[in-house]
Amino acid sequence: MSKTLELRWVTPAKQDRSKDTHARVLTAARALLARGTSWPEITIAAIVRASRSSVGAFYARFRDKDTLLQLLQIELYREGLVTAMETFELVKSARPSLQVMIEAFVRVAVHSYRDQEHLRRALLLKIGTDADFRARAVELTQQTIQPLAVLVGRHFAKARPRDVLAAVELGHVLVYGVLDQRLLFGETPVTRVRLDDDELVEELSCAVRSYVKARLASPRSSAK
Amino acid sequence: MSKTLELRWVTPAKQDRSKDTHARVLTAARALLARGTSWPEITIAAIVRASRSSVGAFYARFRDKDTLLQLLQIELYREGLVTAMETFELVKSARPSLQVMIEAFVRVAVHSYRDQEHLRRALLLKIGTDADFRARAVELTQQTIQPLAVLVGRHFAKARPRDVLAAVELGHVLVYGVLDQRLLFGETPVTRVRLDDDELVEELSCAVRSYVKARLASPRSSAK
DNA sequence: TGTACATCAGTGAACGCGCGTTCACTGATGTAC
DNA sequence: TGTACATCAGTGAACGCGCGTTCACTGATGTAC
Repeated sequence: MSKTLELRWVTPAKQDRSKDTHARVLTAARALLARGTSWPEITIAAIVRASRSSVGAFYARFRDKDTLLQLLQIELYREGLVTAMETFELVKSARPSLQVMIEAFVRVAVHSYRDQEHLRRALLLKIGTDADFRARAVELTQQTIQPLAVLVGRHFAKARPRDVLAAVELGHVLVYGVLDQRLLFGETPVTRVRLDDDELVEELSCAVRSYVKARLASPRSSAK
Repeated sequence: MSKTLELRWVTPAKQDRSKDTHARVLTAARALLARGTSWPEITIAAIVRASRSSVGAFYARFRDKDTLLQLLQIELYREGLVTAMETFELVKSARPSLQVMIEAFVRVAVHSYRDQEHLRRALLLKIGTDADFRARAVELTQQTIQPLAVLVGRHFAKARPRDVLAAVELGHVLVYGVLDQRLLFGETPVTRVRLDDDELVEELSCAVRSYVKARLASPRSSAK
């Protein structure tokens, strides 16, 4: 695992009870976010209140408020990476059709965005502001795309690796672009036609599949 | 033009010189944004310095800092709407192929994002935080999608209007999702394969076209 | 098992900083007669 | 054309507010002998 996905709390806990405090704070922060409160709205005071801790205890464990959110980001991405890897293993052995494969990955993404909606929104906004958060997001993306490109490549033996990579990358950003868009707009419906999660999976899969096929299946390779 | 796209400065100017101040402030704000400074980094002090004005003069014209950004948003969307309408007229008379039509709209979007990169980033982040900004963005989207659906519908006479609308909406969000994604990540390259604007237009058009065709061309209509 | 001492952990009142906003004042423009 | 008065516009020092962060202190745990 690379640098940016490593935990780095300020003061390593040396007693159990401080480890406890650390954990309680993380849990409380997640809970407050899950309740729909935005990150800037969540004050240190609120966090320590919810975690039955104190301001001083907080700062003994975390350098600052930002560090806490970074830890949540790392946690989320760790879990995401695990799920992704599981899906890779599954696909590697089962060798499903392109359609089924793409749908599997899109479904994982959609569900993760649903489960971690509020944390993801907080992170998305941070990413727009803070290079550290951004770097971590980029790294996760790249670690996911690599093996994805391999799997997709098996369905298009004649396509050049570079074209496969390019297609998978754009397919990836298509999916996450839409998901982030929905996150940003939250409850406000941008579109007239509402889609539930299953329908969204269906549409996104269709879009990605159509695009990837158009780019890689036809004999004329994209670049001249 | 609807409510949310109306200008509303606090105090209507009654003399020419105050209109001047108003304009100078708007220009200065745009200039500061264009220089790459983020909205929170741009202080009122910096704005009035750049516009050779003063703090008090600022507050005589604008209710607060937010109002100023709202005015910039309205300005941007007005221009965007004009461009979109021009493109509609063009397409309505020239009746190009679906491919050419989609490419035309995607190109307009990509260019606009390039030209107004920094303002758009500032707005994107505000949209994630502030419901007013969000509402305005949604309205622009819906006003653009309506006529787009009509044009696309002409290419798929047999498709149901509702399916056409759904397809156009998802096509739209595909494009803007990717563009917003790129905006958010800014200079940090998410993908290994770099795309310049023309290539991006090419890829996005391909994606949208493939998707729309897949959804509307085949006899089996999407919904059961 | 007891005592002394060192380190770790927790407490919350007080601080401070940055920036948006206000406000008392001066200057400019317009209008009435 | 001139004078008096009202309104508009501009000035910038001072204010204030919210929240993250610090810090002096108390309490808990571990260790040495």
